[in-house]
Amino acid sequence: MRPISFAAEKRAGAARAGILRTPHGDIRTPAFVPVGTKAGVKGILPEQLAALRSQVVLANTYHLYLSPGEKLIEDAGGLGPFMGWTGPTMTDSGGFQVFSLGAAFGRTITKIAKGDENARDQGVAVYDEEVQSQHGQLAIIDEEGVTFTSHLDGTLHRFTAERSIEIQHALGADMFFAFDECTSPTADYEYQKDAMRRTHRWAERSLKAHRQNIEANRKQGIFGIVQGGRYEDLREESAKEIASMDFDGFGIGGSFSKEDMMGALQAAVKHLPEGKPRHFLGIGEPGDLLLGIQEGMDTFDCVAATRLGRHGTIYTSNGPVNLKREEFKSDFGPLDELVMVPGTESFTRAYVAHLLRSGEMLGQIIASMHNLGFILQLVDGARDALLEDRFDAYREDFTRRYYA
RNA sequence: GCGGCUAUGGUGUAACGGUUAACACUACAGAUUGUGGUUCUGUCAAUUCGGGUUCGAUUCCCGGUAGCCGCC
Repeated sequence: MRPISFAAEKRAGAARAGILRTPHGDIRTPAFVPVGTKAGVKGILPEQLAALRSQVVLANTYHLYLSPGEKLIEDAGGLGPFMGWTGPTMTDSGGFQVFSLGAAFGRTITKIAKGDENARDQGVAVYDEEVQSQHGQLAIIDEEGVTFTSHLDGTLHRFTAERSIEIQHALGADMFFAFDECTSPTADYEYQKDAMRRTHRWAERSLKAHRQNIEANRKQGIFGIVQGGRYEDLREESAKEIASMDFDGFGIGGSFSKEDMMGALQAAVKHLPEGKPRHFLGIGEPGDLLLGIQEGMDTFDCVAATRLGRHGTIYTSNGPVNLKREEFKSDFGPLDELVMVPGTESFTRAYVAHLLRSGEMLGQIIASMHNLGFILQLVDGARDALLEDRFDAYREDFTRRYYA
């Protein structure tokens, strides 16, 4: 009996609502997964996460390996006990940092490329040592893994698939990811293909390393990651290849420009098995979440809600709003007119704007909580809508108002 | 009252007899999608006033005004 299982309760086209069972509880999907990179969601207590109706939390292998070290978290009884979260947990493999510390380091590249930017097809061969020294990148990739310098103290470290899995076993999350490479959206077709096939080889090795550990197999499920950038043929090849391996679930990773996201997603999802959970890595923004759900994704993690909140932008039913703008100094209205988030519903925009302008951490906390609650309610609402056969209308209503 | 010192964006500082007066903060905007903790990008914004020297003065000189310090 595997520790992770998934059962769909309702389908609508590619979309589905279901139950993802884990050793620390069931997750009603679709579900949004708040990100607590270093074993803590920035500014939010575990009890508040629960009050916001978070069902599961994701932390990061790279960060926890560097500090405080996976051994210490293992000694604490694992990620959940360490951080005081009793529900299900996930860890990312550290593969994303290959991108964020490598190709994207010191540049303006983000996971999602803007459609109108000329960033496409520049074909930068980003991972050789010459470029590394040129741009001060912190990561270099080879067939076996990634060598990187710590952003904390400059010391040299190395991740391989086996090492990533070993660390994730020590962290002990219910679900974790195979080691992968998240390519830059500016990388060309040939590089994307090479990187994708390397990720497939890492997937196989990650899976093998996991299945060899009987103890871990009783408690943890491993997810394989589909790559392939924005190219649909690569996404199909990747999905077929990863789906052929004995993973407990699947992740869609990587980067693409905004307008290519749907095509890449559809190409991948059609080759994934119906009976296993699908996680959309690093997505997303409200509209992207609904599109992901529409295309059959079950879970999502994203830092946007908390990062935007810390920087002063809140989600509202009418779109994102930068509370630091002058017009909100004396706006005594609620943070949002339609969405009430438990714990923040009594605060006015003027008050939170004041806190943010004053540099009070409470402003960042309230904005982060609001955004997290907003996203969680959005995804919960999508689940209810799926169960009640009205998802399309739900998505259209939200999107029309949000992007008006 | 006398003497000395000082005067540069909203604030604190920099600079030089010679392009467009620099920097930080603030203010005003923008960005942010598997987090490199209050980040990143952009914009607005100043030589106290009046004379003089000089090809050219924010800079040198004289005076006004204001502030600070000291003395009586």
